[in-house]
Amino acid sequence: MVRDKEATKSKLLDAALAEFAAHGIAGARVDRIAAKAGCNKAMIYAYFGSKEELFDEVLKIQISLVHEATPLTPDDLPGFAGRLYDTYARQPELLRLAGYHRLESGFEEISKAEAEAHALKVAAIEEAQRDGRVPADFGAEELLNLVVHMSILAFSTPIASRDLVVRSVEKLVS
Amino acid sequence: MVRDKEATKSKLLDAALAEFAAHGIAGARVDRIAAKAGCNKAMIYAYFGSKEELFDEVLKIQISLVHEATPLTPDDLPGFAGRLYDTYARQPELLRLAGYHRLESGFEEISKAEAEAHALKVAAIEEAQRDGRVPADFGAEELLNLVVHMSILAFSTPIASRDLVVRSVEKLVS
DNA sequence: TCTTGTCAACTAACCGGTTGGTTGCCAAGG
DNA sequence: CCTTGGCAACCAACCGGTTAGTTGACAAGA
Repeated sequence: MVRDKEATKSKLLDAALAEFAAHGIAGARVDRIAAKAGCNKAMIYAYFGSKEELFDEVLKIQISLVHEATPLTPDDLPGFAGRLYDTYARQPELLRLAGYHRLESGFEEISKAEAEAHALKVAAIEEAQRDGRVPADFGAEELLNLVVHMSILAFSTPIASRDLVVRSVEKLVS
Repeated sequence: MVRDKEATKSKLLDAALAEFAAHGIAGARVDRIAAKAGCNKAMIYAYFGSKEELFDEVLKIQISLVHEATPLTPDDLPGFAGRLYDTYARQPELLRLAGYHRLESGFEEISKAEAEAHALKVAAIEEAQRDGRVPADFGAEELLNLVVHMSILAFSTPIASRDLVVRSVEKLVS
């Protein structure tokens, strides 16, 4: 047997991602996560403290992955929406995780890091609006939320497509 | 004690609405529903069959309430979006219920009645597009989904407002 | 030997669902 | 009008199985 703390944590996080995405927080089973990771349930409590803390860790990782994979391009918001769509399509667990988080935990309990990243993006859009590169008939924060939620829309209804997302944002910033 | 089947079912449905909206399907507790309704747990199984069937019944009722309260006005989609927003604001449990349903049950398990109502609305928008009363740069079904999800957006982020919903739809159909 | 990652076994609480029996309602018979 | 018997509505207690979380012993590496 190999004893590798980091490898065990990583396998636990992978298994937890699948379990939480499939069943949510209340529906997830700690035993299933341990079994899927090929290790014992006690490791979860040793490394992460509790089921909820494990969930938070998993969600945090997924969110930072999305942020890394999809930098904001204020001058090309339709393209940004399209790339966000691609990221979500490649990483389908995140939207389920985030959905469960929003429903099961309080509406807004965003981490400091996320609030900061959000503020940075709003500032970038504001600047683009000042320079006239982006129309100013929506506020910068409004616009960011609009674009983000537009790209999510495609995963909330069966008929929506990447093309629809891009075209909608094009119209919104026209 | 009053013995009234319909009254008991109604109290059970009310209690279940609150419980499911608060905790989802997996997180809801049958005992809590019975306690809140002031009757015995066995009644749930006598009248509704199971926890899941009770959830389905509650969701069905809420959806039909929304449909009744908010008829589609194809010639005034921004107004429709605003009125949909108002309905959701007045009936905050539905969006939580629908969210849990989408996550916990399969993506696709819409009822026949709902699919029918959807098709009717799509047809109404198509007609308005043929008459030139609504721009045709989006398909009718795309447009309906866009408008519906726009009105939901306002409840997914803290900063969105009714005004933003209406303005966004205005821009989309301009 | 001593530290530390690992796990089987355990527990106490909980959960969805069932059951056997009780109670209020109402209508038919007297 | 008053019994009374049948039945629908109701409930306390229970059941088998499951759950998150704990712990004491062991084994691997230093």
